[in-house]
Amino acid sequence: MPTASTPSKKYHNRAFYLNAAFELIRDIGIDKLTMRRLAEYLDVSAMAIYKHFGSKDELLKAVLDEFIARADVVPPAQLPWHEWVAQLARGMFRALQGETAWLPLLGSFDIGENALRVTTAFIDRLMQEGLAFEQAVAAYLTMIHLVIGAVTLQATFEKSMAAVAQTLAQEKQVSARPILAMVDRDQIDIGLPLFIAGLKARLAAAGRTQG
Amino acid sequence: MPTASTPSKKYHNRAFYLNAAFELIRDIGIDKLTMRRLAEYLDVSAMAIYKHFGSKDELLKAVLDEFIARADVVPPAQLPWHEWVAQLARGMFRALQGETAWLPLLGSFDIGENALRVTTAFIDRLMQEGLAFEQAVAAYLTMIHLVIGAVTLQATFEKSMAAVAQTLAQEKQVSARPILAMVDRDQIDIGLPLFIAGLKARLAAAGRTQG
DNA sequence: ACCTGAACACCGTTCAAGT
DNA sequence: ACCTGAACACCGTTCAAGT
Repeated sequence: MPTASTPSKKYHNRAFYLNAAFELIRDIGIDKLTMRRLAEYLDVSAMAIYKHFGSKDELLKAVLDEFIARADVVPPAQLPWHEWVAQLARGMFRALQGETAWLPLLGSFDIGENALRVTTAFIDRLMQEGLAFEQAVAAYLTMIHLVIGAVTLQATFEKSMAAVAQTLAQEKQVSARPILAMVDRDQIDIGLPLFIAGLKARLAAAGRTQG
Repeated sequence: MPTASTPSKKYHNRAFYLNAAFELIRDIGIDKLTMRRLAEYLDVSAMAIYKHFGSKDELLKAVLDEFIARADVVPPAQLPWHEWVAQLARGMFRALQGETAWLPLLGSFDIGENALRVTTAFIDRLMQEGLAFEQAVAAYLTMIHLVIGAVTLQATFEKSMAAVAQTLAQEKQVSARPILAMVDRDQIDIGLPLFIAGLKARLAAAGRTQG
């Protein structure tokens, strides 16, 4: 099988283009991926891609689902639920981190096959712990909110960490150091304890109702 | 003072361009705003804008801060803290809702003057309730994560609500109706109770330590 | 000081034509 | 069936020139 780095001159299939797009995005970032650039990378005309993907959006959607699959964020089942949840959230965070350009796609694309797999794994686990189906769905959605928000803010802070801390410290008449420490952490680790605490309360309530 | 709808043929200042950009974005959406279109809207050359804003990004950054100011999301002080927090979060959610195109900006721009005002209001309120400064900052950041994530997912679901519910219901062998109900709610209302529960636990712990 | 017009180096996508 | 080349209708931004 030819790789994208040594493309054969024969015709390529959908999977080949998908893989090449994945590689190229890893190398140059998603916001720099253009149809013309991908074509050049494969030594092919830009229009060749359109035989396999109806539009750039369709291509990106496919890459995103592939990305989720390769991130492989579902933790081992033997972990206690709160660690399992924390690890899953951190895994998603890390996968998306630095790839802010994915975020508008998350907000505009349908749920893919591989994204669905993660969803059901999460819901299964929390139902196993005693949550009702609706509550498990709510918990899953909340975790996704936290991850997306954390990735978004992380990008802000990486570009202007010092500025934000400085401004806030001046305003509140406190030292900038604790703020810098806060902003220096992975953003996901800030909301996660609060989220787990909320989940614990809900699980306790569910246990009371059931038991 | 001339409005953007009846532009004078005299020179315009920075505030005028800013206001016009704000109006135009409200009308056509942020992703359709181009320098050429704004120029056409003002019956001016595209390059005129560059006298007042160094780049399109600088213009958008200014519009975003203006947007935050006009959203006016800080609730009345007499509300109990949990309602105050919930109202603030819902206000931000509603301001951003449907304007997904703002989200990549939130992730790439420095904090503006008006954004800072909301930040300090939130931190003040939670410190008043007994949280330490660092914890109040953490709570604020977590709320922002939730809002950004909720807005992002809301956009997804509005485009493919039925599809998501259907897929998930089939997978879990349950009726699609409760999932539809979940996805039909404002996404912010899903994570907010969990967040408030977590905050309550933290406030109780803080009270115990202090008292 | 502020604005214009033309130009540069890009985009995504269409369409007719090639093999 | 799959790919190419040229073209269309756009972008943000530069630069020299105008008033």
